[in-house]
Amino acid sequence: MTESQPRKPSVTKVQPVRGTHDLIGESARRHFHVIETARRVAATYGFDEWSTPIFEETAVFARGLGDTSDVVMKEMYSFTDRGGESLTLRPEATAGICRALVTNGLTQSLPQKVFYTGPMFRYERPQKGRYRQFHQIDVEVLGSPEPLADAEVIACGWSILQALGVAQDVVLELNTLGDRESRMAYREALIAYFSTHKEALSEDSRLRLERNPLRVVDSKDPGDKAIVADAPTIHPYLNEHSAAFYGKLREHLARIGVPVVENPRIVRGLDYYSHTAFEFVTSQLGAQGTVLGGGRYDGLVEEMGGPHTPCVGWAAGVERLSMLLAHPPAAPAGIAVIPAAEAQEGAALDIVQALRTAGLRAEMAYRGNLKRRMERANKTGAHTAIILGESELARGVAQVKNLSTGDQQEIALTDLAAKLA
RNA sequence: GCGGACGUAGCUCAGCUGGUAGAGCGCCAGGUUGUGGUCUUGGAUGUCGCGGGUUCGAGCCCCGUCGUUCGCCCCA
Repeated sequence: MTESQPRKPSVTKVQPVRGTHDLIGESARRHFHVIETARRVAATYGFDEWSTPIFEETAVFARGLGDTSDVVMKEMYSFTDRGGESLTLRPEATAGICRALVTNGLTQSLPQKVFYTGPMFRYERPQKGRYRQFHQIDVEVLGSPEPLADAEVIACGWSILQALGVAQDVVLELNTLGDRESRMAYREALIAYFSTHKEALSEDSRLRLERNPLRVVDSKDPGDKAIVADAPTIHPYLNEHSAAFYGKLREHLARIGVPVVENPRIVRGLDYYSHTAFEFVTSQLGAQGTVLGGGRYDGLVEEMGGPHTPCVGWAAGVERLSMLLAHPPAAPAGIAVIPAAEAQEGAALDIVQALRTAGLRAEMAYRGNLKRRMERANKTGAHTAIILGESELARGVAQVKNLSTGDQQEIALTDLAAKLA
């Protein structure tokens, strides 16, 4: 830059933006272990990975959210670009995926089974397990109205949690919202019920009753909970189709062997949701207990301007899953190649490159005598040290030391890669 | 957006009723001229988050601010 723009007053001390965090060392290993495990398991279910832009036109996310939620302008990172367009850093993955489905013409080739991962952005008050830039993994089946798709999506989530070793800390809570007709009937019933208890409801819930009656059902207020306990559940209001759908889903899940706890208090506020709603919940993360949640959103693609396309999927927070991992993934161990003196550095460089070509993790410290380099080998967690001295090189061999047992033996240079593989 | 708690070396934390900072781990160097991890000896580290105020004097008291955290709200 030749001309300096007007700058903000220089910060006395740089620090990360509120609600963001760096991933380094163990935290990075936890993070990527979660993502790689999810990616691998999702692939076994036949999901293909997609990647879409990190920002979209604001309308992509605002559509369908309506005016009832705070979300739209209060909690999105929206900005106007130099061309005057309103853009938004994605707060979730699903909307972008649906947009991509429509704009790539894929509504002609359904179903699509999508795995997704990446950073998301929400302007919220940070807490443990809740950040302004956070990461999600997502699994979606686009274009399938069958309960088999719901079962598969849930089973995939369950398999990932099992593969991560956190399944025992988590329960699957399941509910149905029915189709539109059923949901409307239930909504009326809830309004009728809560209206007769209006005086006893918390102030928050009285507001919810007007804006979003279903949300009263998952209020955390102790007084509300007592009233909610006797509130109607949706089941009597499900029409034949919705009841059959829910029955079929439970049947599939039982057959797959996913343990289910039915929880009629799981609700969703927006109109494009229908039928299945579920959450895998842990008690180990305080208030941020949902570790993976999702359901069926048969109306979203249509609101995005596409054809009616029934979909089901879930999203999970990578940060929360990382915190649940009982054991941090081990740092990778490699081979340390150590010249005994500067004169052997060239030969050591040849060997470290040969080992890498053979697919082995191998390093040579940039500086230091034998002792320093041994210390460094130990610190970086190397499992083996290859020590190259003048006399050994003259004979075409190296000292190979097992750093966990301390055993050391001579191996011919030409055999190194094969013996250490 | 609302309410509470916290913020001291790289990390985890101690610091009495206000008298200009400590421990453990880690780091660096020696005990070893071609061998790490254990042991041992020595060493360096801090604008006590930041800004202001009270006071002869503030890590400690007061106000503000930034950040973290617990809960609420929200949860697409």
